[in-house]
Amino acid sequence: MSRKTGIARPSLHRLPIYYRRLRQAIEEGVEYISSEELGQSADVPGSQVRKDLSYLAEYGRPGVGYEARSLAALLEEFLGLVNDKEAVLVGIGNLGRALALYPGFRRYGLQIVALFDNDPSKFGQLVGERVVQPVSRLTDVVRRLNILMGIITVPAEAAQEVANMMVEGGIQVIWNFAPCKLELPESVLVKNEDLAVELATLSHHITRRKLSAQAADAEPKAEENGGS
Amino acid sequence: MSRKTGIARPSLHRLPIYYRRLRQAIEEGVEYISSEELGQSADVPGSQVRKDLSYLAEYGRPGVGYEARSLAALLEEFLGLVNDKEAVLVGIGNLGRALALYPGFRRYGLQIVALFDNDPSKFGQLVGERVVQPVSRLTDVVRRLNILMGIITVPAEAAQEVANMMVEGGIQVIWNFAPCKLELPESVLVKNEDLAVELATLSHHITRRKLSAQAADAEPKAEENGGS
DNA sequence: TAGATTGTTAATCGATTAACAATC
DNA sequence: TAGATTGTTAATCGATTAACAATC
Repeated sequence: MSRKTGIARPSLHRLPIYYRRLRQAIEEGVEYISSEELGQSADVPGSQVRKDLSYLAEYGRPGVGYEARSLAALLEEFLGLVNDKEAVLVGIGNLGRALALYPGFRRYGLQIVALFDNDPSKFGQLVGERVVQPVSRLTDVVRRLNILMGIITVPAEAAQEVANMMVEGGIQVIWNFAPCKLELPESVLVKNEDLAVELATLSHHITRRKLSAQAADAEPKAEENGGS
Repeated sequence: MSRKTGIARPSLHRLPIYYRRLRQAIEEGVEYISSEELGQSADVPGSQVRKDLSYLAEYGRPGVGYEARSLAALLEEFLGLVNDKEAVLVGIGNLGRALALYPGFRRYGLQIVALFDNDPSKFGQLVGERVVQPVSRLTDVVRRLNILMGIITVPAEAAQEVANMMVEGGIQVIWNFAPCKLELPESVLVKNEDLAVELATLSHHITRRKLSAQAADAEPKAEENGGS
């Protein structure tokens, strides 16, 4: 049962990047923007942009481009940015605090309505406009307020338990910043955001660069990894 | 557009996830682990894991699996986690502070050796073990210390200028958390980490869920409808 | 009209996975 | 040996992009 016959994953990921570019264009007073120009924001050719947008509707004018305002509105609608999305956040460390206070999320409709931690010394602490509550209340609050989304910024050891509590309360979408895999019912959508994983890919590239910089004079022939 | 024909992009991204799983296995005292088990950590089948690992070397034992310790060591080597990677971080807001203090990075070889901001009230402030310096010193410090990596956590408006200064100092790899596209020489590797972009994809899914939940509202269940 | 750019098709490119002989 | 799991091949699946008639 493949229920995901919607937009392609890479396409969905590019739409917010086009949107970001559109907002900039609007701010600059630009009225029309071409697919080629939109594509530059995501490092793809214009044909890719047109393909991506063809999932939504026909909106461009041949010879002219896309009307920036109306395309932005279309994307806001499709991405659901116009709807308020209430979320809880668990784990008030440095990262949790940063996310709770991140100014860019408001424009995208995210409302973090409750904060939790398991450290009693943090209970009652004010982060932005919200007070930190004991995690023991998590499930109950989620259920009572009918929250659909949870953000996890606890250490890896605690993440699974927190996720379970969230799901028990009815949460359906989890944004997981903890460096671990969560085992949850299939119906729950999990997006993992392990920054160390991203760092590791950069680490690989940096190391290659150093190596090729060292070997710049030595061997003109590109050979495979010599560390056998 | 002929680029390096190294490991495939999706494969490279999965390796750190396997690595994370391996560390866990090692901690639990597991000696051997199968490709199938490793694959579960990244939601891919065993055949995908074996394909990914075949880029590196032959390491598994048919009928047995992979020796956890030696495979972890191989990944550390390939990903360059064993090498120290010195970086500068610019933008000491909440996110910048969180990244500067993120405990998970050390194990991956990242060393943030200098912090910068353009707010005089932050100069001299201590974040972890480092003092915040004025951004006017950025290029110079990068050049003198021979730093290869820069982390950008400034607002979008300031990001391009900061990136230019980094590149002028000799930086080759940039981890960009600002919500904008950076225009830089091709030789510079840029990894964008716009959290709002990720949020937008989640927003899309949440909205679809709400819609289909409403559509399935034929059932007479006792539900409050004032929430939104 | 002449120039520009769209939406869509078809070809290409790349990534995933099932299958299986090899082998521990 | 019998059972398990590897590395690799071949088939499949999906995403990207060049090309072009349509059209503003």
